[in-house]
Amino acid sequence: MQLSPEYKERLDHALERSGLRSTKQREHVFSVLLEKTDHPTADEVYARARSEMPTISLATVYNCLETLSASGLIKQVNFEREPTRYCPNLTSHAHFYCKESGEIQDIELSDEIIGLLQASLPAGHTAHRIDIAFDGKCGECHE
Amino acid sequence: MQLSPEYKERLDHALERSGLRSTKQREHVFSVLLEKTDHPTADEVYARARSEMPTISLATVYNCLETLSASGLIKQVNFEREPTRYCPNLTSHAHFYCKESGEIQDIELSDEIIGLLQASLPAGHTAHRIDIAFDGKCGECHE
DNA sequence: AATTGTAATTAGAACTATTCCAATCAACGA
DNA sequence: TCGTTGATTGGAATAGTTCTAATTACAATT
Repeated sequence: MQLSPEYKERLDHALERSGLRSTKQREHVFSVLLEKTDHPTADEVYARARSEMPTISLATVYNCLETLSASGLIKQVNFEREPTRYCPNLTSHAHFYCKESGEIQDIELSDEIIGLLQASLPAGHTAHRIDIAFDGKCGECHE
Repeated sequence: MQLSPEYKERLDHALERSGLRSTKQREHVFSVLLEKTDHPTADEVYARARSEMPTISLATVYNCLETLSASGLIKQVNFEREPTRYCPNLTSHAHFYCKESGEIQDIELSDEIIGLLQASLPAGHTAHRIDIAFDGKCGECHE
C-alpha cells in the first residue's frame, strides 16, 4: 500500500522536526496503521507489514512505532495488562473496549469534559496526557 | 500488623460472597495494602508482606491480589507499560502520576464528570469500569 | 479424632511483550 | 562518490506475570 502524498509529507515533516530520518520502514509501518485503524498490537502490525515488506523485523516494527509515537504521528493505547495498541487518531478521545467482541472503539470527548477533568486536579498539577479507557459491552453484544 | 475487626469482617464477607476462603495470607496482603496506601506494585507488596510473614511466596501475593481484586476489596491501577499497582480506595477516582517524583495520587471525581463520561458512549454501550490516568507534573515538582 | 474432598499455597518453570545488543546496512550532506 | 551517522536486523536478554505440579491447610462428614 502506498502512502498518500499528504500523509507522506506529514510523516517527513514530523520526523524532520524530531531530527529523524524518513525510511522505507517507518513509512510502511505508518501506512499499515492508516490503512486499517482497528488498534492493532505490535505483533499485528508486524504481520501486516510483512505481507508487503517480508524482510522487516519485529524489532524494527517496535522501533518505528516508538518513533512515530514520539513524533506525534500516532498514539499508544493501553488496556490493563494487554499488549500496547496503536492508533493514528490524534484527536483527544477515549477508548471503549468490549470484553465480549474484543473490539476497540474510539470515543470522542467534548472539550467540556476534558476541561472538567483538568479542573479536577489539585492546584499546581499539570497533565500533559489523559488516558481514559472504558471496559464494558458494546451495543452489538447486548442483544 | 493486625487487621482491624472492621476490615477483617469486610474481608471475610467479601470472600464468602465469592465462595472463597479467608486465609492468613489473604488477610495479611490486605493489611499490607491498607497500612500504606501508596499504590505499591506486586513486588513491593511482596517485600512488605515478607517482613512479617517470611514464608509467603510471590505467587501467593499475586494470587491474593487477584482474589482481593475479584472480590471488590481493592482495585488495580495501570499506567502505560508499568507494573500493575494496587489500591484499597474503592471510590470512583482517577490517578495522577507525576513523572518527576514517581508519586501517584488519587484524584476524586465528581458524579457529574462520571455521568458526562458515561453519556459520551454510543447508545447501547455499557461500561462497568472507567480507567482514568493523568500523566504530568505535580505541584511539588513544579518549583 | 480420622477421613475425605476441595481449595490455597509454594517454588520454580514457562510465557509474553518488550527492550537491548552488536553487526550490518542505508540515508544524507560534503 | 564517500564518509558519517543513524536505522535496521536477528537473536539474546529482561521484566512482569501466569502456569504447573506437588504439598499443605481447611471444613465438612463419618
